[in-house]
Amino acid sequence: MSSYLNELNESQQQAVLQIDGPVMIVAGPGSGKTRVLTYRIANMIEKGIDPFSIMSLTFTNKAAAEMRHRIEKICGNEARNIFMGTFHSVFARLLRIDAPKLGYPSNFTIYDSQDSLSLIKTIVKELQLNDKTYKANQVFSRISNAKNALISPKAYKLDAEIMSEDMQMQKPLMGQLYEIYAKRCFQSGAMDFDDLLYKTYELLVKFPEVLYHYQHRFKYLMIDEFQDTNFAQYSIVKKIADVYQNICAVGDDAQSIYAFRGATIENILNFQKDYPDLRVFKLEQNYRSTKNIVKAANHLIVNNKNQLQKTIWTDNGDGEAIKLLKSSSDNEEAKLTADLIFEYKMRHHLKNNDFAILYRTNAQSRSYEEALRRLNIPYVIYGGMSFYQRKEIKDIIAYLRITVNHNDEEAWRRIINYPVRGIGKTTVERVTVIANERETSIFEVCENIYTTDITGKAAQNLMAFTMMIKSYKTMLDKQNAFELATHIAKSSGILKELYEDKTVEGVVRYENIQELLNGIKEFSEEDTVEEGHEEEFSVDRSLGAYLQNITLLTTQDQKADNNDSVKMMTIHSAKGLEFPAVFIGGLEENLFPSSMALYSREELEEERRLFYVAVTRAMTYLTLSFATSRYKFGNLQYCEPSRFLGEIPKEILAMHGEDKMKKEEAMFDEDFVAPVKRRIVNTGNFSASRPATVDPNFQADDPSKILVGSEVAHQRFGNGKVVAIDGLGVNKMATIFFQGEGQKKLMLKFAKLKVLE
DNA sequence: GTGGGATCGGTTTTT
DNA sequence: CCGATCCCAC
Repeated sequence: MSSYLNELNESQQQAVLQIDGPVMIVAGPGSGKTRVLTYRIANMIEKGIDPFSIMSLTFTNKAAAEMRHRIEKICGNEARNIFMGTFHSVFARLLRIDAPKLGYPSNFTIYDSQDSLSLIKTIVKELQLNDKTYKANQVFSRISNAKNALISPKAYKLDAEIMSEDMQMQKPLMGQLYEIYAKRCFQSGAMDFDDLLYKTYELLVKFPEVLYHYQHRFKYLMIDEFQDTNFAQYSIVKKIADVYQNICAVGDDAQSIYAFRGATIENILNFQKDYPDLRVFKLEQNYRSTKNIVKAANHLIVNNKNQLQKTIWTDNGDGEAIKLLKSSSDNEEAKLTADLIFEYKMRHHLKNNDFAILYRTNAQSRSYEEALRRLNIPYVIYGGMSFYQRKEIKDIIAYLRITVNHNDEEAWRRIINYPVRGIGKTTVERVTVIANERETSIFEVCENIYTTDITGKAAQNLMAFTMMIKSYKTMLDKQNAFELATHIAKSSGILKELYEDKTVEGVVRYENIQELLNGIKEFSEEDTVEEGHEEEFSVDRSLGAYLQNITLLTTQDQKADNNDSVKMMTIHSAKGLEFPAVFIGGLEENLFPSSMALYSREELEEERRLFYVAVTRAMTYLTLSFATSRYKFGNLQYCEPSRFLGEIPKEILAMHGEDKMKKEEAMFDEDFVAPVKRRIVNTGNFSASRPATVDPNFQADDPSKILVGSEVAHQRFGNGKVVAIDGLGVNKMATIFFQGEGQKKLMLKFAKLKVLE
């Protein structure tokens, strides 16, 4: 018996030792799940199971790498042969081998959501449909849902229920759009995120020999975060596990937070039905958090009707009370949070690394950034706009993509006239029409431009572009990806353009491109030799592999910096992580729980699970905060505290900064009265077409003296006095602060302003 | 076809 | 507030 078993409690041990047959491990937050998974695999290998036959699906690629590393320490480098990664990256690897069977090139492009949305917009436009009835986002999510439910375009159009739904929504052509979208992706040699699942399933169904191969190769399957798998994902693993039935699902229904992308708790119920002799292990002891934190979490989650029976408990001490931070605005919230971090660092000897700030929406990071910067506290933001989504990066990537896969339509569109090469909208439209008629890719049409009625300058330019891409391809075969990328950056003129741009943003963009090039270099130079008998999936250092890799990075895979810094991220991104001190911000009704999630009990319960996840990230110190008003889309709005706060028992809550709150009134003014530099001169109805005119030379000593001159404005806003005008500039949107009478202070964005010359 | 200004619209979470 | 898109003058 291996020594590491001593480190485990009884139920953990049982879960580790149960190797064969269907297993479900219900693992509460902080219950040592990763440890169990790691030891379980290590134990399997020690018992003589070939690592080569184990497939382990994790939630992030980083988690996979870490787990592999830990197993390696126990079992040696055999562990390299375990097939590990996220659903998407694992299936992308399978598809790279067998995509040709489905008519895709093996170096298929992976469309990210931006690509998908842009393609949908193009299609809607081509069909001359109203883009308000067929909003790209909605169409996309409808298609995405269909794919996640493994419904083909054909089946979609034949499904009476779906069709009647679409009719009811006044969107009868949804099926058409799905069909065309799928076709266009196919012609482009591209798969979107959902295709990676959908097409894998298709592959296994259509090619029994492929299914047979994987069924016998992967005799052992493990799925982490099972509560967040969707129907397609579950269907695939079920198929692969069908022969040996050695399938182990690990998850926690209380932490299911991805229903919006098709994850369903049904999977857990189905799992029990599909495998009647299932062994279930419950890990209920929490090793992570203080009693108070566990108590708070339990009090929250009991409000959900929809859940499996289990009780999370801990042997840890009570710990401190949970702090409740009330502020008057999001900026103040951030400021108090930063102050508190500073204080904690002093008093409890914590490092920046020990802190996490969690929030519901990415937009909330802004105020925290400012506040932390002011106190010189280093921070890292995970998620949000990622490096690879920046314009300059996407541009270069588009060149690389089209070099690898000429048919990539979205890449083509992106760069066909960037930098400007005299190919305008009309030409693009004409080529697209021809490609659609011929049911082929745009690139192919351009290659044979002489067979079309496009002539003259336009044809020449298209041809030149096509030849250029082809020359890149030849180059790629002779040189490596880094050299090609560098060549592209230079020869396309993008690098030069940015180099000459000496504005701050220009310099940043230039640096970003350098960083991208370095990244490519690193990737292509990593050792390509891997030990073991894994020829089939030998490590691929090609440009195609690189491109697929970067689109499948999860937010947690984001390059970790070695610096000691506070981590900021959405709660979704915080899954699986833990921190000594956690701050959860923006606990306001309509923000958290989100106003978008109040239509059904199910949605509200998912929000509550999200809060549950957030709370259980904390080990020792937990601070919850809300603001009584918040900037939303430029407006300052009054906010009610989140209903979730009321679900936490009062006796473990401590108000923070009582005395500070007494000054709230004063702080509010201080915070919001911006220096008034300009005076509104004209009167009348200020609107976009009739901007208010301001005197640029005006210097006010008493801001409250400035009145809105117009009667219309008075009617609209009451007899309020303007206390501040912020953000003035020629033709710039301005924000005007009113001080109402007997009302809450209110800020309104209301007019354009023009500076008097 | 290009570039800039004006206008509009979207704002949850992610692979 | 920010980005996409529309519209217009060159």
